[in-house]
Amino acid sequence: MVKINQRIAVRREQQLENLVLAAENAVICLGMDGLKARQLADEIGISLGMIYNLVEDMDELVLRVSAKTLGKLDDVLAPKDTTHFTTTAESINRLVDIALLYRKFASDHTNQWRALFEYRIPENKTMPESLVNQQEHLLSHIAAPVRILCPLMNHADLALNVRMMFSAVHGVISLGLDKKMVAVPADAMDFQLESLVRMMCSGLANKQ
Amino acid sequence: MVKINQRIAVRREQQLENLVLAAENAVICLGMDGLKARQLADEIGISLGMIYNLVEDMDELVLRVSAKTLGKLDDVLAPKDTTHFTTTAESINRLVDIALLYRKFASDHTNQWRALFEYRIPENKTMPESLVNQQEHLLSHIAAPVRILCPLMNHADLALNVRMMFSAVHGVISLGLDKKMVAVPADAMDFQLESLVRMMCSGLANKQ
DNA sequence: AGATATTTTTGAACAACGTTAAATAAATTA
DNA sequence: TAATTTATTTAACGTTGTTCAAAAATATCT
Repeated sequence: MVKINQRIAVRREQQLENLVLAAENAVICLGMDGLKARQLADEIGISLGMIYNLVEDMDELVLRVSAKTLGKLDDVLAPKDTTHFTTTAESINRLVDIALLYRKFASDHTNQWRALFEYRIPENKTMPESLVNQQEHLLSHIAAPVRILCPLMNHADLALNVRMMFSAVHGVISLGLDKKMVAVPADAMDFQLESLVRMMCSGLANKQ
Repeated sequence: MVKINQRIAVRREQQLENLVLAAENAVICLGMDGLKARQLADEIGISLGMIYNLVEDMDELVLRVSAKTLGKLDDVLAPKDTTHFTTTAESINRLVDIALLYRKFASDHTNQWRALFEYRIPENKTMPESLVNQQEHLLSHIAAPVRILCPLMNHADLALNVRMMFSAVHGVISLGLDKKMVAVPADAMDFQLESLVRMMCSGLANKQ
């Protein structure tokens, strides 16, 4: 008969929380490659091996940090007030806002944001459903104004266009924040992003 | 007095070529993380240490592979015939073609393509100028038709919009080829890409 | 040609990494 | 308290990129 120890379970939960916090901090300061098992263990005062009683492996830790990052991003992109956009002009402005807020988030939390997108999950394991749901929820903030723009569009096409818009904006920001690649420079980015979003909105509106 | 040995210089050049070929093959088959110094040395029949007489470090090897990838991509995106696009319709179709060719290249050479964009150069060292030039040349294939669309646009704005268009298309493809992330699914990608490019072209044309 | 100097290549060694598992410490049970 | 189970640690393993003293190969000089 396996005995479940409540006190120890609580301690482990606390240790896990500390571990994820330390991991988050490491990603913030040093980027995803700055995550080192030994460094984290030292930092929160547990042994190296103990990490593997708290998480499966380092990949799980990256995913846990990614979940927190997605949460923060959701806070930034979620509608601020309950007043809804009813006109197309309001919707377009809202979509521009989202793009610029997203750009700002990426600039302000570059390492976390990069970890979110650049981390490649190993072949053998699968993406946690909760993360997929978080992403879905994020896209819903974009979907709401797009629905105003395209009231006749069916659900599937709307989802496709929302993903397209997000991906396009993401691409401009992603390449733009890289110094290495030839891309939209930082000081012109917000202008170009607004331009891009308005182009896509016009295109969507003209579609039907 | 330092003696330069011609015969040995030639052999080293051959070894370097073999090394880069082996590295390219490793990236193609296993991805960027599949590049292992010992594996490469074994494969081309040199010692482990010899690698560091041929290249500075493994980063240089990644960059050399990236240069080859950029070359292949340029072959694909370069104009096929000398017939020039003079009408806006031709230019728009050409830009759609480029986007779809780019998508196909990314699908067909995923590992190499990913290595090209996901490799992050270390802080201490700088991007080789030749690579920057290659990228610039690639963008010129996009710039040509865009110039037809926006004959009055100044050089700086044109460069900006070309980068924006490339980045947007790249974003859709990049997220789309990730299974993990919520993005445009593969079977809808070409349709969405064409849609996106036409939207951006309309937007550009309406600008002036 | 043979001895010496120089250059080129090697392979053992190092440090850092994630991960595992045997050994130790702690806690529970009888 | 003694035995047993659970929890944690410490030492080790297998990889990694990189370095450097030694070995091998080559060139130079007498």
